[in-house]
Amino acid sequence: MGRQPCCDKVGLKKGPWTVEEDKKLINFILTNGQCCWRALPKLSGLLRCGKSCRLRWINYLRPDLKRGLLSENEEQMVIDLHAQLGNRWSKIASHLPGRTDNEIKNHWNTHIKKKLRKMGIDPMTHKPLSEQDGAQQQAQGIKKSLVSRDEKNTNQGQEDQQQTRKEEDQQHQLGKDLEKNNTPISTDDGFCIDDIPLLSPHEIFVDISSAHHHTSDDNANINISNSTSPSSSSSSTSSCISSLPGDEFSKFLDEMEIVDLKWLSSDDSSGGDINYNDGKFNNNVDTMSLWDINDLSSLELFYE
DNA sequence: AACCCTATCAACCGCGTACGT
DNA sequence: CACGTACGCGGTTGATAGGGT
Repeated sequence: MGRQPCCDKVGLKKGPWTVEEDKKLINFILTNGQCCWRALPKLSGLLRCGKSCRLRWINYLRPDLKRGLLSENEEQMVIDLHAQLGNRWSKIASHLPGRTDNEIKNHWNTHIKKKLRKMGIDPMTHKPLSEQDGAQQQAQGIKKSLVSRDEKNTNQGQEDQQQTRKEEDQQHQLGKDLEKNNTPISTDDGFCIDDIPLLSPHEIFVDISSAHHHTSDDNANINISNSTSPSSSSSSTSSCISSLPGDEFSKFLDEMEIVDLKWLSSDDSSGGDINYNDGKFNNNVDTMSLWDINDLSSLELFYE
């Protein structure tokens, strides 16, 4: 008895998403939040399976996604994390705000792999290629001489795949072992992600004394500067949200009908975007990294 | 202009796992 | 504990764009 399909595929649409479908999905999730992907298509009127909706939202429509190529820093982080975690893309993506596992996986396969090979580094083991080349080339040379010209390419491809798979299994096991030992993730400069304390949204300290209204695209927003930021000129505390307890901060957001928060660090090196709906922070973002908060130059609250 | 090849990335598929009953 | 269901993850595929001939 095989596994049942995730959804009734008869009459369901496949392939690229249309603008209308995107709109339906965005509207539904912004109104109802992310819940029960299986039921979502019926409730939202989409002729897609829940899995497809989930993927489209996570990989493409989520408001907190970054666009464009990975920066040098991000790429280096991916390489460092891959060396420790292997092909566990979602784990790697969780360390890169605004990036998806799919995006990182694609970037790895299309850019980073080649780059590392050019540098003489095996992308799977992260060790110098020369150490492994000798033995492998010898074995492949014998096999190659036995196959016809036509078969060569396909066989080589399969061998490569098998080799890659073997290496990936090793990486996967390595990652598991590291996780078992609770080995913290660290980068070359000694920076350790596990050391970063996390804040809940209600712990955000922002000064609303300099808040001003202006419009942007379809949404309106309030721009707020951070009282803790060196770049902030204001030191007024009379109307500081930081004096509000967590519940009142949530209440403030609800009263203002805030749907989205954006923050930006003073040196523009980091920033983020979290969707806020019905008293909840969506997209699993219920905490913010301390580095973002301490170094905040601006916080924008979007409301409809 | 037409064709081919390669690179890119969105989307799909199937498996593993968590969770509820 | 066994089973069924839903979700998340990683591997793979396929459509498309862009460059070369």
